[in-house]
Amino acid sequence: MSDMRVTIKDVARCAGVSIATVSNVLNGTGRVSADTISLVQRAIKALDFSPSQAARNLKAKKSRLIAVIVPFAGRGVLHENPFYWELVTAIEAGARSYQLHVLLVGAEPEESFSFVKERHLDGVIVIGASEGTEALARILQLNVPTVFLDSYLSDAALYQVLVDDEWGGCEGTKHLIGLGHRSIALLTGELRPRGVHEARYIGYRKALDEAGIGYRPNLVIEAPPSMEGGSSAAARIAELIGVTAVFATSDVAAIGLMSGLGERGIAVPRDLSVVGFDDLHLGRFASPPLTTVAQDIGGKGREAVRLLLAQMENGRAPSRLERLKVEMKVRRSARRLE
Amino acid sequence: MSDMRVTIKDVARCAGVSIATVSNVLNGTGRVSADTISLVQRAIKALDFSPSQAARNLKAKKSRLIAVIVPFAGRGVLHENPFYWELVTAIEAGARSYQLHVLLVGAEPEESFSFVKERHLDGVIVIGASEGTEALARILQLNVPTVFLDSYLSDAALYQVLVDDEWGGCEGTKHLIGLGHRSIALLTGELRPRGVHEARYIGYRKALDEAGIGYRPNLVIEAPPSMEGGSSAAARIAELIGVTAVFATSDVAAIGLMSGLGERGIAVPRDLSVVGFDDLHLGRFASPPLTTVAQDIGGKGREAVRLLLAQMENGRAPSRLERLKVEMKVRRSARRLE
DNA sequence: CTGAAAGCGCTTACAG
DNA sequence: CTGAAAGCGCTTACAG
Repeated sequence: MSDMRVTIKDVARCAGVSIATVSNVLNGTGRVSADTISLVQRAIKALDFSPSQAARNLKAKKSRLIAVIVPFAGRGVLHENPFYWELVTAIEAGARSYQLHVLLVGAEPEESFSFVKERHLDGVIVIGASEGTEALARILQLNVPTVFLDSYLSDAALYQVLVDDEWGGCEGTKHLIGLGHRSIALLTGELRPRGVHEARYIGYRKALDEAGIGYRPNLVIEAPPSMEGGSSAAARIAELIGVTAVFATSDVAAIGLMSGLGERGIAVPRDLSVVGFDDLHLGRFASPPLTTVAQDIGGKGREAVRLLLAQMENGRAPSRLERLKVEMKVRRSARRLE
Repeated sequence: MSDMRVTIKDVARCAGVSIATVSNVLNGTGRVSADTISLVQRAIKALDFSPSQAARNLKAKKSRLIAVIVPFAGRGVLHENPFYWELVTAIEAGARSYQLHVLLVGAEPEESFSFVKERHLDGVIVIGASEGTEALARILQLNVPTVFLDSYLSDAALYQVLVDDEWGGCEGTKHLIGLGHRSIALLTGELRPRGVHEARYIGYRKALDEAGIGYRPNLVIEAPPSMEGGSSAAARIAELIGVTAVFATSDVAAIGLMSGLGERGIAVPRDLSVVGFDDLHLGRFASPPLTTVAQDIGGKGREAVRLLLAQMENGRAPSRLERLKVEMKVRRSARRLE
């Protein structure tokens, strides 16, 4: 148990120089002769020295650490939603390419976020914050570079990346209309004001409008955006008479729905067409493969990191609001109505 | 931009005491009069002070930080495998309940792991390390509390948690045999010596043996443990004449396989029975719902945290090797052969 | 080009 | 019960 850490002092002693000099070669600062440099570097190698981040942080008041805060919205919605994993791994990979480490934090409602200050985090990426919540207020008070994902915050000073949810909602619905469907149900997460699902819902209504199809509130089914949610909504959807298609505002719900439908002997797309939203990797392997409004989840994560870095380095970024494009991915869960 | 951090000095000044006293009330150490305590606490509140972890770490040489290191085994295998998300979120939740934060690290092959020392990590949880690799050697050198998940390392001094893969491989196969299948293919990840897939493969052979069914190497199909892997193996599986069932050593492969089979008009379980391994949440929503050998992924994550803590606190744990049970979860992807 | 010294924000003996 | 001081391992002016 070599519990003694090798410190800069040891390196200095070993190389026969001062710790200031070691520090200078470590950071490439100051002027150091080539001979001294190689001397010090040899000592570093020999002792297998690596500088203490804790000490550096204390001086620099930086940590090369960011947090990604994922909503702890009940177990079902988080742990079992592959969407977050695709997003989080993209953020991690992006951060790593900038020598940033990422803290994964599942935020419970009562989280104080004091760790952000305590650990001197360089920034935080927040997924799915809701306007007007306590938690959001606490985050804003932190006064640290922050990027919000899928959050729809009205404050224009905030950095946000989101996708064109309304447009996507419209496209997804239009796709079904284009296939001849006129009676289209919407399977959506809770329609919170200014939430992601609401935006997609608005797109849905818009498409209906443009096509001259009357909006029927009873075709809108709210269910948690999860496989369970979709699955247990199948019963309600099945009861909707005359409906030939369902637009789900998330792939997880769509996949759950197809499963629930399958249980009841309703075949997709034969009996009912289904379109999802998100383009989870998994959708390609559903039966049938899921037609969906695709967003670039990985790109979203990378964009968040880029925006965060812009703030960390310049204090600002050219644009504070990045709205990523979405596009239809036609697979086989929606069919043309004869 | 109140960029000035509030420090213990500010609190001391505000409360009219020394910083040592503030520190003492912060940590509940030493003897402090009740009056002083409330004085200090008021100052802390008033200034919204929270102590710098960086400074504490420097003194304590601890960080209340652990890393979970996920294998960067090519994009496909990591980012798109829901298994890791279920595991990682369980680890995060477990860690959080002990006031530990978790660093998520996607390990590239050339990772030096120097960050573990640099950040004074209290411990690391490593998923899927392989015996004899460079990376493993570097991790072992770190000399920091470590728990290996799904790693099958022969060194008995190492802390590991894994599931009874061999037994599970046997059970899954027996389940199919019990349903009347005699010609059972195995869809497996690369059969590395002492790897998870090999263990499950050994179980498969054992079940065959016990049932007096001859082992046929050509029924063993290797493919990456991913949905793609499973899907593209469908062609090879379809060519296997006389085969009535497939045992896949991972749910992702099983789901991919069912998808690929679907593309070719082969219905599960009518034409072919499929059994998976892992019990991903997602399997419940496959079409048909996946019969599988279930492991408690969340329990595995929590157990890893528990073992890590035992090391951190006592330097040892009662047992170094936790082998979790698995059990058959019968759903509808495997049918009885008439 | 190199080093002595101060300081980052804490904790911890040690006096008093 | 309370405080002065040393020290954790670095970086950063500042002398020389």
